[in-house]
Amino acid sequence: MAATIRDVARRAGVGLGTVSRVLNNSPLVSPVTRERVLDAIAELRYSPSQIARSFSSGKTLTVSVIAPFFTRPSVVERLRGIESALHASGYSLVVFNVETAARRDACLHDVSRHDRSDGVLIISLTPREDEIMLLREAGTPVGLIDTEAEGMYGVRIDDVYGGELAVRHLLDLGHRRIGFVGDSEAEVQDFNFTSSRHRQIGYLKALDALAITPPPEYQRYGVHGRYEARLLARELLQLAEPPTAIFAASDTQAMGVLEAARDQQLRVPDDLSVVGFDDIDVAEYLGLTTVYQPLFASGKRGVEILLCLIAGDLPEPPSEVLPIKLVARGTTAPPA
Amino acid sequence: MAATIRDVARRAGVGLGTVSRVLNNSPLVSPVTRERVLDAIAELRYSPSQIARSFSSGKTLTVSVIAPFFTRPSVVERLRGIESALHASGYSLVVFNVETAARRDACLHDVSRHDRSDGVLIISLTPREDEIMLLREAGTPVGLIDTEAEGMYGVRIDDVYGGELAVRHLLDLGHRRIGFVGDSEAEVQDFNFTSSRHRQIGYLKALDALAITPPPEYQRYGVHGRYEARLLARELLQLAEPPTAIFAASDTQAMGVLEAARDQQLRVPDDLSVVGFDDIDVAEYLGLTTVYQPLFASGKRGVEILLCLIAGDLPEPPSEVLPIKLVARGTTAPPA
DNA sequence: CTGTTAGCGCATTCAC
DNA sequence: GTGAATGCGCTAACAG
Repeated sequence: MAATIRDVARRAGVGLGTVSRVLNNSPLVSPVTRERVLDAIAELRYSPSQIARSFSSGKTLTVSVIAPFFTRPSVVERLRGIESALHASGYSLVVFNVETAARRDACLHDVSRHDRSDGVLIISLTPREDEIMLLREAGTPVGLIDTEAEGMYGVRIDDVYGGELAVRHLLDLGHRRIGFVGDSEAEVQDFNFTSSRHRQIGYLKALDALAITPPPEYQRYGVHGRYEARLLARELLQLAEPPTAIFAASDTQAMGVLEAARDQQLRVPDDLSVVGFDDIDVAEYLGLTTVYQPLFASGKRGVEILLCLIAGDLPEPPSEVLPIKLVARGTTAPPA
Repeated sequence: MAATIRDVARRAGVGLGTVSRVLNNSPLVSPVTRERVLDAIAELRYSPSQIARSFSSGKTLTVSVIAPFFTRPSVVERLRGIESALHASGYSLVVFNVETAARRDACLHDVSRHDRSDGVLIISLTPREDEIMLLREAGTPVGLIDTEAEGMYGVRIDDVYGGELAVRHLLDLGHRRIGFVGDSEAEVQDFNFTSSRHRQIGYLKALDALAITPPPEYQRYGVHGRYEARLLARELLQLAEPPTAIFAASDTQAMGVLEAARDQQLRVPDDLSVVGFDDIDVAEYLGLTTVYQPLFASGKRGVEILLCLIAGDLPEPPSEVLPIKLVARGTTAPPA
């Protein structure tokens, strides 16, 4: 059916090694011969079989990415950065979406086999000890995005510092009763997500600097999402002494907080200040004060690190930290 | 390094054909032998090479999907449906993001090669005549999602009808001066997007049924996005006789329209009614009246159709039409 | 510079 | 039922 390299060789009257060299842009071919081969390729409308090629060379020119909840705006933006950088390098991108703990484990297992892709990118999930072992044994290069692990390479941000940024902003405005809405314990455990917890640590740290210890009921946890966050914020706002400001561990959750405020007829920022995290697209639309992090760039940088690893080099430092910053918009103001 | 089928055969004291049979669940193996082979596999921690397997069998167990602007919420939701269905079938998903006309063409060309994936899914892009030829020649099965083409299979909605639904809703409320905000001509041409145009046809059709002919200046086009839509809506609202309602070709664009209303101190829905299209996640949050379409299901169905094609069956009907419906929320009301 | 050869790991014939 | 032989299309190492 389709022409093979042998057909081309015959047609061009050369050996098939020569055709292979032309295909791989080897300089060891005379211009005349190259021309002849190129002609034959064109005439036969030949296109080399990618499968045979990767079988023979052992490289798949493919990178797998494990993306938990890839509908989340922050994840999508990272993926966009990944796809863009990867495509520019001639690699294909295989996507695994993870929405359950079971699939998290299965994917990490699947992907650690070095025969399906030349490398793996993991977003936001922190591999466990045994999984790191598995990955290492398989020899599959791994780039971590938005997380870190002992002896592994990747790119991330300082979530603790981000939490501090958010809460310091509220403190500077004069708030003292500040609530927190973050991911549920179960979720953190199931997926080994760490950002919500780290941001909370930053929250506590900023408060502690002013010798403030928030009561436990000021810190609420629920499954990541707008709806859950709305319920949590409602609880917060119905306390005898409700917070005057709420720091949400993500913009999505901040949206839920805004809904809760609306439910309670509270004006934002007059009656309640709200800070989110991520600076996703819709944050600007909502005028949400939030902590910006370079999502697209994190994907891009993750790819660069992975390609570096695939090439056999070791990036320095192993875990790169990207800069973040507070973006003050309309949902924060001094307390009434 | 890693164990091969030969190692397993030796270890189990059988021929390597037998091992292959065990791997492929052939019934032509005695239980005793199978057990022995299975043991050897376990002891050697053998796992068959996917590359070698696809090289030998000619199947890649991979499906490519071309997704234009895959950060758009509607596209992400379709992708989620695709990934979910595909994973359940043991296929890997390779994603191509298209954001320029050049890449649109390049991707369609790349993907038409039958040696990288067993099939192709195309979202929202309508292949041109020559591209259809290319795809057909290569013999690569193709599933179309959110679009249709002569002689090709896929799943879509009736966008014209959707436009009618939206505008009829406004007419029923008593509106007569209804504006339209949709994709730019350039964009439609570059990517061969059709939905915006079809929805506009529905808009015109609904108006025509009441013998209303909207003036050309009531219909505005710009690059798809919130910001552009906001500018377009501003122009609309600054007309001498501005519309009392605006139908946007997508929820994202409807968000821009809402911003424009806010800019002009117009209250929604009191001073201006707004209808979107797609019912993306954030529409509910905003209380946006819109036309719902089954995004997740479209991805899922697209996969089913493609797998059907890969298996050699021809789905009936070739172009399946999914149901849609109007979702009335808070951005529409009778005119003042 | 160029032609030839030896596998890559597996599925798939065949004989037995 | 089972083992041995062939070939998928290409790259890489070698000999010329």
